Amino acid sequence: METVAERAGVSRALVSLVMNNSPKVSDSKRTAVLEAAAALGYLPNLHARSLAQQRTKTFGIIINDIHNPFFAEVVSGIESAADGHGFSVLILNGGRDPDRERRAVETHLQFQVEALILVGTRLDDGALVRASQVTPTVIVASGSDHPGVDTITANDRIGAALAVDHLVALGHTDIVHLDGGDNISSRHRAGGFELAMRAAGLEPRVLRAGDGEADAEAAMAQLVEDETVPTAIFAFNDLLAAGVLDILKSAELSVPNDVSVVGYDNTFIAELNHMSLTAVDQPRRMMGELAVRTVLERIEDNRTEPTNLDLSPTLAVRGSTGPPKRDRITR
Amino acid sequence: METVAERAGVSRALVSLVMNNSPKVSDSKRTAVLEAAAALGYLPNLHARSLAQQRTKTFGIIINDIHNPFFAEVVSGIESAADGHGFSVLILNGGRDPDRERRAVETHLQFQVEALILVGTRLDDGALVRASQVTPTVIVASGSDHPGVDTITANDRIGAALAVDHLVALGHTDIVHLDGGDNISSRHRAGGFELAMRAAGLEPRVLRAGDGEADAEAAMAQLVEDETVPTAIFAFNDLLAAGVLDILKSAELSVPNDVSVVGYDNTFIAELNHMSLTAVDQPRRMMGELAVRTVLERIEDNRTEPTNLDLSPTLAVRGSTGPPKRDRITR
DNA sequence: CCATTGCATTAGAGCGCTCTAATGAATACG
DNA sequence: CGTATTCATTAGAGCGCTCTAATGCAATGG
Repeated sequence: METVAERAGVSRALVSLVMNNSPKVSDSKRTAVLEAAAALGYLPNLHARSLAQQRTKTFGIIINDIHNPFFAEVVSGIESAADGHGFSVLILNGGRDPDRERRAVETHLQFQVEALILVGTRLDDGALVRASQVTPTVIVASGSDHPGVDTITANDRIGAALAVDHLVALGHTDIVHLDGGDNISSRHRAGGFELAMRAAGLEPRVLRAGDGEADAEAAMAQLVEDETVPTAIFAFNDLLAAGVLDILKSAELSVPNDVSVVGYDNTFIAELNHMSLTAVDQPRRMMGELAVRTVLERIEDNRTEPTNLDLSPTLAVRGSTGPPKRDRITR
Repeated sequence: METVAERAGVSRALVSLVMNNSPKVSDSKRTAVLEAAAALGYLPNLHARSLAQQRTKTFGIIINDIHNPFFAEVVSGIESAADGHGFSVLILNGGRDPDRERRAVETHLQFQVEALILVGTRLDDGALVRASQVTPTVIVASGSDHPGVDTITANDRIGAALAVDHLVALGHTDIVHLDGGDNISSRHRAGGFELAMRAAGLEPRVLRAGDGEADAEAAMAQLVEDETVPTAIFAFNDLLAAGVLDILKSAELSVPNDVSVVGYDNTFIAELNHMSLTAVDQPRRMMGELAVRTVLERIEDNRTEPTNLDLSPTLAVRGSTGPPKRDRITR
């Protein structure tokens, strides 16, 4: 900076003003400084700036699993919203590991980020509350059972109801839900499934499965063996649904003729023509954008009461669902 | 820090030593400082540290597309290797946009990262060379035609040959390659395909396609209409292969009985049972790890000559390939 | 018992920037 | 013509930390 100032024949302070494009710099000096900077390849040191300015204009994102395309889209939403408000975004990968996430929180805090956006976090409530006391913190897309911390979610119960209602409207009465094992979302979706089924006057059947393709196997094997394959299956997520599709194929049951299948998340997998999976869709980008808005309210409008935004999912109807076969309708 | 020092009854300098766990601190003072720090919730300010220390122990990653699972795994490799050497990793998303990538480079430089790792970059050579003059820079997984810049690649020609050899060994003689449109990898894979075919005494057929599922349609439509569907298809990547599978299905051609299909990248999609796609696999994690090693050589062993590591891909054989039908073997 | 060594500890400068308050020049006004 | 007003410019302190060199103190040895 010193060097740039000398070369442009001005003071350090003036260089600073130019770099922050302050309006109160004469055009002549401005171009002189800009030229000198370009000639010297000068780039301001962000650490020094942050230190002097006592702010970073930066959000810290922790993404639970960088491999998960669902999270990727949330991050896109965050990035564009942050960008629109002049904030940068630092991404740290949680790697599905609460411990690593804890370290990531610490790193972000050391970086003096102005807010923490936790996407699909697995952090325990204690850690979450602690973080939220240090800096504005918002949790995106991982349950809503964190008291006092801002959250952005898409309602799993409504999502499940969407799936059920779609199937019921098609004429299905025998619907099985394969759940996602032991996590908040899974409990909510299963709960929503049961509620919606009962509301339609139907008996819910829920089978324990998991969140991976392979988890479909055990649950499905049972159905096939017992010859209690329903006319429709609602899976915890797209991956599980992919497993279901596969097993139905090997059992020589056609989709959607013999069995309809609904997934959840509407990822990329659901979209593959080969799958053409009807799936519940969460407004991922929107969730990211709202996360930014939520923390901005804390930073700029200094809101203090916690906010819990719960959005409504939608249903993407594709080829994996259709009316049940006549001869399989029991009542 | 001041406050911590006071509370622990020591000097600021001593607190600094403790925070960097220097060995020359007495146990008594160390615990005193640690306790004070914990009680006050003190976290060192990374900006101040970086400024004073004149180093950041941080690598800047730019990932071309955060949605691409291929890149995600490379990043995992980078992260774990960096971690093993005491380096942190800052991720910026290029968003498939060269302009945004350019800004990301600048941001990283302003953050004084000690090296730049560009994963699947779309930056032009000029920008790359400029970056590499400012800080150690390595390009991972995007062609190898960048002169003077360190690169880590997996050889596309070998990959293509792997696919061809596998199909030839199964007895195929009529093999079509659907290329990936206009990019470096595509050219290399197509080139490798032609070479390997000729080496096997076969006539290569290459059709222009693209890198998305939808791109398969046009190319495949032509084959189906002309009734020149080969006994095997080698697609530029898994996504394109997914499109091929889909179209074969609607043309009522069975895989692998009527047609064998080979993909590239061995992503997640290939692994889906429903797809069960034979695919060329690039050593993604390894590529990430080698990227770290490459920049470390520049930082710590101050290497100056450029390095170009070209790894060998492997083939993951699955259900989408098999021997050709007897009656379709022409010679 | 004093000089010497070794080690834990500290004072204070400096990292690159921004910001406040002061300076100086130029314009406007009575 | 002198004073007030405005505006571009600058000096210099300070952001929170680390690092060098200096200090003080205890232990060692002749």
